[in-house]
Amino acid sequence: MIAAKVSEKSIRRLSHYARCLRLAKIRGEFIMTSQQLAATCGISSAAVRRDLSIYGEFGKQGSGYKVNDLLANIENILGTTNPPSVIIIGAGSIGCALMISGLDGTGGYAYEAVFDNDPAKIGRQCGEKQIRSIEEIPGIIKEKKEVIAVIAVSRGAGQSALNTLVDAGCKAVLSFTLEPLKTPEDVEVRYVEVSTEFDVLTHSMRRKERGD
Amino acid sequence: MIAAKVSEKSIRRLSHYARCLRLAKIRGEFIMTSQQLAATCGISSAAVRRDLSIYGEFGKQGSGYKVNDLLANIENILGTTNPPSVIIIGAGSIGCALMISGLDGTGGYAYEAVFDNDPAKIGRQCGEKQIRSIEEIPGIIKEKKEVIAVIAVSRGAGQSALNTLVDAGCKAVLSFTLEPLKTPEDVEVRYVEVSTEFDVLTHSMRRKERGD
DNA sequence: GCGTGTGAACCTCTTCACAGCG
DNA sequence: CGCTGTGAAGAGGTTCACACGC
Repeated sequence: MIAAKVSEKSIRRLSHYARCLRLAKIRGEFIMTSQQLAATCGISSAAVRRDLSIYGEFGKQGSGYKVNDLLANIENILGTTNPPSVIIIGAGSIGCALMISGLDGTGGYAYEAVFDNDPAKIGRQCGEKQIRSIEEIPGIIKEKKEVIAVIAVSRGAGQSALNTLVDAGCKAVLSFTLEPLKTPEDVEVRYVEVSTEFDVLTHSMRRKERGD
Repeated sequence: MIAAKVSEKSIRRLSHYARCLRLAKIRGEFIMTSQQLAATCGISSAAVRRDLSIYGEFGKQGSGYKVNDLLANIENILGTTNPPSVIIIGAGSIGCALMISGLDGTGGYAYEAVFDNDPAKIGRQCGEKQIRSIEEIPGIIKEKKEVIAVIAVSRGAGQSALNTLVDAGCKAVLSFTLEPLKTPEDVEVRYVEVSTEFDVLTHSMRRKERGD
């Protein structure tokens, strides 16, 4: 495999392909074409082939892609063959909801632990795990080595949660906070911003109303 | 205001600007420069000016942008001066977590109602509202006219939830499901895909490890 | 014939750099 | 002088269309 130019959009699409392929595997399909993959993901077949050809030649002309092989290759590209552990910071409504809904069938991820700074919450059950003190965060990060942390703390506490994680050596964070977080170069932070999604939806809805 | 070419990325940034401006307003600031706005949002000042200049000339050379005016203009562009109502379909862990955490300070949105198809749940409290039957969805959409629906149902139930919404005239949907939903042209659907975010994070973490 | 992989054209977004106004 | 607004250049991503292999 040759490392090549990456685009986040392409990576995101690979994630979608992987999801489709897992479903196809469950359905017992052995072969998929770029056409089928494209239809399921709602894009063009050329885009699918382009995305895949960046990393190698995984298909066979005239037939398509072997489901198992392609899935293995994509997981290798993404690095999700051995997915990192996921921990949640903040046992509020969002944090607990994530713990409860779990991550089955989404590529091998699992929520390893959930932390909170409220002493009253520590020890309480949250999904299948007990809530632990934030003081235990450095320990678990050192133990698991590679960890994705989800920040689901209440407003204003995001930056301090991030600092704790960064100091403990965490390199990947998904934040549900709305504050933009100050982050070192070598730590990747992504955001889930529901209210921005609402803004985008509102904009496009209003736009369509008055005829594009 | 002149309607112009839109790019989703630009709209998303406008949403961030609006968020920064609301905070600045609360802090009592009257003027902001593209420089300051850019620093807060983590992008370049040229990008900020470009985004704004697509829709008009909101600033004053030599000084910057009036916080109040710019915010009003951006909200006008986004259409969030009078934000649509938001309803939630699915009173599971995610749906309830959203209801409980609310949407204060995010631009005037509010969760209007939450629906579930489980008779045992109907009438139960969920945040500040009682869970209602999905049969009431068409009624509320007709009543509110413009509605953003959040789909937070359990796996496999996404498409049927979407169909109900579309039939009732809903034009904007934010889905937490992983299934790609079949949607008519005139209905905008966006997705929150936590597991795809994990894939993107894993990829970039692994990439950085072996030195870009 | 069918479907992949890819050069080339196309298009869109970003960045630069500066004219022009307050 | 400082900061906006924008033409022009550059970079990046997408689509087209076809050669090639099965």
